[in-house]
Amino acid sequence: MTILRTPLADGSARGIPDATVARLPVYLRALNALTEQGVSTCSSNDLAENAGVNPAKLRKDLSYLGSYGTRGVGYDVEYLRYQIAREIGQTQDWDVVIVGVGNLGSALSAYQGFSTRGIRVAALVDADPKRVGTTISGITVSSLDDLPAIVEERAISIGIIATPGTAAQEVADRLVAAGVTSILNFAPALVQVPDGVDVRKVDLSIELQILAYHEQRKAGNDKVVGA
Amino acid sequence: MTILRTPLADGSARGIPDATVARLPVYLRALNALTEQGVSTCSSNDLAENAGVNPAKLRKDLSYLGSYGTRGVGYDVEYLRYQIAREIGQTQDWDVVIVGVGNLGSALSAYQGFSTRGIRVAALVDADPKRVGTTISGITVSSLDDLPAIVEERAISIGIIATPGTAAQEVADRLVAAGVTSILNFAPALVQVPDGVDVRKVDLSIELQILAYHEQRKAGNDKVVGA
DNA sequence: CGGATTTTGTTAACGCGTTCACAAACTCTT
DNA sequence: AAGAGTTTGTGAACGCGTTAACAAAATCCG
Ligand SMILES: NC(=O)c1ccc[n+]([C@@H]2O[C@H](COP(=O)([O-])OP(=O)(O)OC[C@H]3O[C@@H](n4cnc5c(N)ncnc54)[C@H](O)[C@@H]3O)[C@@H](O)[C@H]2O)c1
Ligand SMILES: NC(=O)c1ccc[n+]([C@@H]2O[C@H](COP(=O)([O-])OP(=O)(O)OC[C@H]3O[C@@H](n4cnc5c(N)ncnc54)[C@H](O)[C@@H]3O)[C@@H](O)[C@H]2O)c1
Repeated sequence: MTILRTPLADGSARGIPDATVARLPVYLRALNALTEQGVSTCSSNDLAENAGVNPAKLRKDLSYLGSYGTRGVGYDVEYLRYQIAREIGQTQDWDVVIVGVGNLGSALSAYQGFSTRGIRVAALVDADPKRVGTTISGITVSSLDDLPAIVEERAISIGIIATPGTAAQEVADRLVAAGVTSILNFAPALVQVPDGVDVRKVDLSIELQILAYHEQRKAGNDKVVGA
Repeated sequence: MTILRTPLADGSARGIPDATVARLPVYLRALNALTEQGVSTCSSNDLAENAGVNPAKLRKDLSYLGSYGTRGVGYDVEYLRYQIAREIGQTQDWDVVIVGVGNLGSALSAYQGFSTRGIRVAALVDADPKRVGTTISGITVSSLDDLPAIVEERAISIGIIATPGTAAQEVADRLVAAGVTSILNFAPALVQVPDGVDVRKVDLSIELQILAYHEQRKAGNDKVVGA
């Protein structure tokens, strides 16, 4: 009974696959683009093309959320947009703290694109006394010691590490101690965190190294497969 | 005959799985760390721990490259480091061009960490006349019109898009026309490229949105599905 | 030398994600 | 109202990546 819209009968955790979660923001952006074009209804083909994915994959992904389309018709753009936004928590804004406001941290602080995705840079923290107290993109840089107070006061659950790799583990420890339970790590270092804390790592060097690998393979195409 | 070290008997393309390619740079860094610690030999367990992966996965990955370990002993750190570096093309430096030197492009230009990974930022390009001619991190910013000459002269095969999303497709077209065959795209936009050109996309907003999704799930554990 | 020990390289099972293909459900037309 | 046309939602097949398990190969030691 009371099976409102939970795929799982027991009503508890209905896990959406990681791969799907990673694509939902892409669909959201595609839906926004359609709205701007004045489109109010779309088929899975339309949306899939805008999002750059296979239509079957799109429908499969959406099926994890529920059944928000109409057979023979398609999806109501605005309705679907809202449902996805609700599912991934974009009906509210998420405050994040950036630790380390060097080159990368400053660029992230200045980025306007986060706000339309439900992300708000709420605080900046740095260990360098010369940076503490300065203002970057309208936010005053705080000391690392103030981290617990900041996290508590603004109810921050997401932290970004943009310090050198050598400081990454210490910063992660302090973030966790302060109450942060999700971390985006830009430093080229492995960080250990307790259970219940999520860590995602972005390594821009590796992205380029992967491209370089493929370039090397392309360059080696002078190989003739003949006998 | 002459089966020197190619797993495939016919000696032609031996494809290393994408997932493995993406981890090879991680192993490389772990090996460098071990070298700095004065370690000259290590087991798959040691290395796997340093790299943050399952030992079985590590051995499986390395097996795609060849058989560079010694049973009962382990791997020679320096030898394995060289073999991986050669495999992913890190015995040479790869010149890259960054298009769009705003906040993010400037941060990337200033990053010292690329050089130790075989990546060299060789040129900066921007469409804004006010930026062209200025010097960022020791490199003079060129005009978009000079892209073909730059790519040709420096034999650049990798380009980075750090422009607004609206310009991404046009920049990609120009990069490809200039001869670039690998693109790292930071703009939140889909870019279409011809066959033979690789594109990787880094979307920092999505990384944060994924974390926000999991945060919401953690927070939403008080959900009662009752009637 | 031979057996115990260590550790690799590889095979096989498993799980997750992608894709196909189609019945179910809706609209439109006559 | 019935049949033709659309499009969704999903079951099933497939492929890729991960993990466990083990035989093969090396060292160590008595
Ligand atoms: N800049 C890039 O484009 C780029 C690219 C790839 C990776 N990264 C990585 O991102 C991280 C930041 O890069 P960056 O170029 O901005 O470096 P940066 O040196 O410009 O800035 C680092 C900042 O961290 C601060 N810091 C140092 N230790 C700290 C600590 N314990 N607590 C708080 N703050 C501390 C420093 O004061 C400084 O402001 C590095 O790990 C780098 O490897 C950067
Ligand atoms: N800054 C960040 O932290 C951040 C985070 C996530 C994503 N991004 C994305 O990265 C890209 C760059 O971000 P940013 O903050 O550096 O933007 P920015 O506005 O600071 O810089 C953009 C630069 O691109 C140049 N440009 C514009 N059109 C161009 C064209 N056709 N050819 C060449 N250059 C052109 C501009 O002159 C400017 O210098 C954007 O797509 C943004 O969405 C940035």
